[in-house]
Amino acid sequence: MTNRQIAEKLRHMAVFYEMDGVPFRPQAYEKAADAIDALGPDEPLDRLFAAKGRDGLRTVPGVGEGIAHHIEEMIRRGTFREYERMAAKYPVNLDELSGIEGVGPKTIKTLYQKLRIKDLAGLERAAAAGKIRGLPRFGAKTEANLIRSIELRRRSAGRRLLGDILPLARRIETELRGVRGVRHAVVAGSIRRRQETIGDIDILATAAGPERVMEKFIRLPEVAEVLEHGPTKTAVRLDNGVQADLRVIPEASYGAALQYFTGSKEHNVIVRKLAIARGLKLNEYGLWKSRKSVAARSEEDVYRAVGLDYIEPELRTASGEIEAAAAGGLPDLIPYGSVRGDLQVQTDWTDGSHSIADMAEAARRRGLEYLAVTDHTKALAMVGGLDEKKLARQGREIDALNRRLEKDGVNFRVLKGSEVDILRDGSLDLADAALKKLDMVGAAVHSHFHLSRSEQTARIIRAMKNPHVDIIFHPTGRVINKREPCDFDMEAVIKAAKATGTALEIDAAPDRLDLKDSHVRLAVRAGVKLVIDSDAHRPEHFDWLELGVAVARRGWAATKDVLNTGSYRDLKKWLSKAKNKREKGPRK
DNA sequence: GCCGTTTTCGGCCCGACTGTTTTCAGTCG
Repeated sequence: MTNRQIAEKLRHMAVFYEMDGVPFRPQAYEKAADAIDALGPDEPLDRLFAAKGRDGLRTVPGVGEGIAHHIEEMIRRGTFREYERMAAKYPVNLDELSGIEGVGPKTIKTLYQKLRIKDLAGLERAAAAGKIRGLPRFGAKTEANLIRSIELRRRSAGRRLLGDILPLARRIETELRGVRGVRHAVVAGSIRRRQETIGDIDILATAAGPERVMEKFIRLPEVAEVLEHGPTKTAVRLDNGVQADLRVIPEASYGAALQYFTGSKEHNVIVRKLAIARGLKLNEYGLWKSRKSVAARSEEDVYRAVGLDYIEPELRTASGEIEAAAAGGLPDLIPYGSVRGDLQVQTDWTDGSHSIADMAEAARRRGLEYLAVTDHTKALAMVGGLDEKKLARQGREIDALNRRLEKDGVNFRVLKGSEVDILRDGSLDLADAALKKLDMVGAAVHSHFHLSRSEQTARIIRAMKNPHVDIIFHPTGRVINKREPCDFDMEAVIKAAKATGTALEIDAAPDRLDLKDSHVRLAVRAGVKLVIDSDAHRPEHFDWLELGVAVARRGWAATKDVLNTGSYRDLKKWLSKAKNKREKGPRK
């Protein structure tokens, strides 16, 4: 049993206890699950148990006598008695139901006990039949909200987050590359374009012996079911429900096939029309002049042969990239790996899992040169948001850490920051005097997501006019597949960002990606500076920065558009200049 | 159920908001 599976069962257990109103245990199980997830797949608990027994398990923070017993039982037989008892009492699909916004443990319990609702389909039927509104503490409005949440869920059904699928796709890629005779094995489709959500996994391979790579593919441990199995195309369903297709094509067609299978469909339609205009025909095997292939080896060859500069996969959305490529006007996209510091990082001062020093060390190991500690502020009492006094204390800790880093000659700096809450009226939940002492202030909306468009717009703009606010974090507040973005006038906000010298964030958390690509493009066009942040709550989240760079690239951003591609010194310079501008600028 | 520079028991879950109510349960993060 993997750590992930163990953590999942513990999380379910937390929900079960919450359903029954058991105090404190849910958080204890939650905490243990977090700690186990944090171990990652490289330190499997079953190995720890084999080596050191139950006492070994208890070295994991949050795992005590009771949970260690449960883990032991899970390692032996895949489940544990208490879990089985609760699962029998509540035979419901917890993940499906709690995936709906507004549905928590208590609602799941009521739904099951009163209406025998076990899963999403059942919930949908009951809501459509108007049965929900009759339940205690449920009304017509709640029922309507539920239906809306389910619809949102369904619209995104089958589409998974890029951040969840990308590591899996890469793993498969690597496996297939290891097969004898394979020259290329590469993920194409929406993953290669780094679209924010993914329908399936398309893999392209060239190989001397196609049978071997097909065989390897259907024998991957993740494969749950083989849907199609032929000499050039094989399709499987993976254990996570995602479909994966493998196509094997001749080496000579590699470039044309990669271009064809990368898409988007709309982009390819235009490229094919260009080919036709030149008396050529483009398909996955090549670019043809009657029966002669004129370009097929590489994508560059194909694009050049139809009169275009090479177009990066992220740009292939049929939204002006072809015209730009024809005119030699494509942007010089920000390269992967060019973010030098992370400006939104949570620590164990609030809802992060690690200390400031741990996060700094983890960031440094990933090649970053600085980070900003931006714990939540007091309005988010849920996560123990910092008040002015605690923030000052945290500042002293950061000062001490920086002194230590400097003394040790470590090229890494920690900025004193904050993720300060934008209140309903656009004021902030920390006093200016406290903000003034920080190196950097990010402001964010965490409440009142449903204000009217004009109120929401005015609220955000007012926050930007505060001279201490340097960045608006995750500006739209959306959570992909779960929460709609706030309704506000993005163009007006971008205009205000330009006027106030406020940067806008690309929050790279896989389910946020906020700003999204089209907004980034607007901001870039308006000359507004961006920052790319991981929103890390634990060290491995720094890996998300790559997803933020992908969004920036999809939004046509260059290195110069993104502040944290600069050095620590450059960033500090920009911050003080922008603040100066806000302090001197016209106040309203 | 876990934990300990507030230590072996008594804290931990802090508060705003929504939608339902007529005083508050449930969700959010």
